[in-house]
Amino acid sequence: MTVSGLRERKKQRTRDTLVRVALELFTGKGYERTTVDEIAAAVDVSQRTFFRYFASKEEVAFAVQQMVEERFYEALVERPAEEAPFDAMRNAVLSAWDTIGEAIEAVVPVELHLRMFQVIESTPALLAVHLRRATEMEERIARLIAEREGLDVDADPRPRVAVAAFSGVMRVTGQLWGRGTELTVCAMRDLTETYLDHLGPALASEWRD
Amino acid sequence: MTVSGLRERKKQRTRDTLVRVALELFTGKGYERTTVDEIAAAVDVSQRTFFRYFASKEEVAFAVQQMVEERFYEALVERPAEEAPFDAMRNAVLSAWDTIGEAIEAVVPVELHLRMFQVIESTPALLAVHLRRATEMEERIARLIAEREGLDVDADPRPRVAVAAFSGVMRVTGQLWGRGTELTVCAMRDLTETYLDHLGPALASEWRD
DNA sequence: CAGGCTAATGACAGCCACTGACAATTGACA
DNA sequence: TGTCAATTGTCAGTGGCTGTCATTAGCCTG
Repeated sequence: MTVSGLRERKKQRTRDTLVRVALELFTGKGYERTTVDEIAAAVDVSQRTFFRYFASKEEVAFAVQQMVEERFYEALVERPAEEAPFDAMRNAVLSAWDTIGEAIEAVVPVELHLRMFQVIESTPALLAVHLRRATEMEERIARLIAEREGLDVDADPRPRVAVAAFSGVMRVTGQLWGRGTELTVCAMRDLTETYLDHLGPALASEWRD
Repeated sequence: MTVSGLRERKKQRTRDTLVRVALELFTGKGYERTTVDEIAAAVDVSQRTFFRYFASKEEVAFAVQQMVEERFYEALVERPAEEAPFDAMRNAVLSAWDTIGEAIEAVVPVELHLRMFQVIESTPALLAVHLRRATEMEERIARLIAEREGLDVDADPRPRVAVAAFSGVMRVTGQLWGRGTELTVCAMRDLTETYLDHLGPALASEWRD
């Protein structure tokens, strides 16, 4: 995991500091009103160095998010083969939510990450990037699902369609959570569960109970 | 529709020319390799004037797309009330596809718009904006669906969930179409139809036939 | 049709994200 | 310790975008 060598450790420390400071500034005074120069100055590195760690100002905003997504993917890989595709995805998110906390805390306070999520949802430029990243993850998941079921992603529409529907719901819950007032991991988890359970009924031809 | 007055007509003409020239440059040499200065110079206006017509370089890329989306929304408004929500959306896209051609041609050649769509799908910065715009439209649609069914969007999850699933599928078809070789409105229409029909089966718990 | 009003434009200066190039520094390792 | 390579800082430059102000050009009234 951790590589020995002063050089590597120093680099990791600089990176982590950049992420933490950036998130503090973004959540504190807003993404757009924070300049890269400010972040670099606060960490005491040159602006050029910032761009050697992160390809763009946006990228640093998603550093923690990245970890969380990887966690979900791994959870999905580990779902038993007998679970139906949609159930596997559903269970993977829910179980990932339960163990994500510590992983985040290793880099930044969980509360900071949650507030950053809100900033992402409410900042047009970041929201756009967030959605694009989500589609990249979708493609990975679709391939994984297809593999699980022994199908060809490009021949059978079902893997991509199932994933698209699933992550569409995930996106809606993310939005609603961001707008709401219960900014806890727990609230997020419950909202996710509720909305996923409504997907079947929502596609039914008759909505009247 | 059209406002008399030399001033208004001149403005409309400048705007249309900016859109057409921009799309030609974007599709010809790529979005990133085209500068705003180039577009402005080609239309013989100052860069400052370009930014008085479009808030950003991205915005001009979506000018035609905007029209198409509005067309779909109107088609949805006109669906009969007895159609189930999901069917209404499905029929609205399909019927919109049939009449969109002429509307586009009024501004730019349809072929140019189709190639621009491909550029959007394959340019990360544009894809991100495209997805964000899509979610804004989703919100509008969810409200419309809720109204149709006499529901409260914020109380009942089904409108947003149904729309999310629907537009997730639409997004996938858009991607696949862009990657494919059949760059015609017709191919797009058929692909859309096929994939929408697979949504039900994709959510089923058993994929084996 | 003269002259005043206002919308539209151009010219200019400046901010910020980002990049290439080169020199200076600093771990790593023989 | 000295050499090598990775990391960093500096600087100059590009491109997207904005504020400001003077100029131009359609419009409208008398």
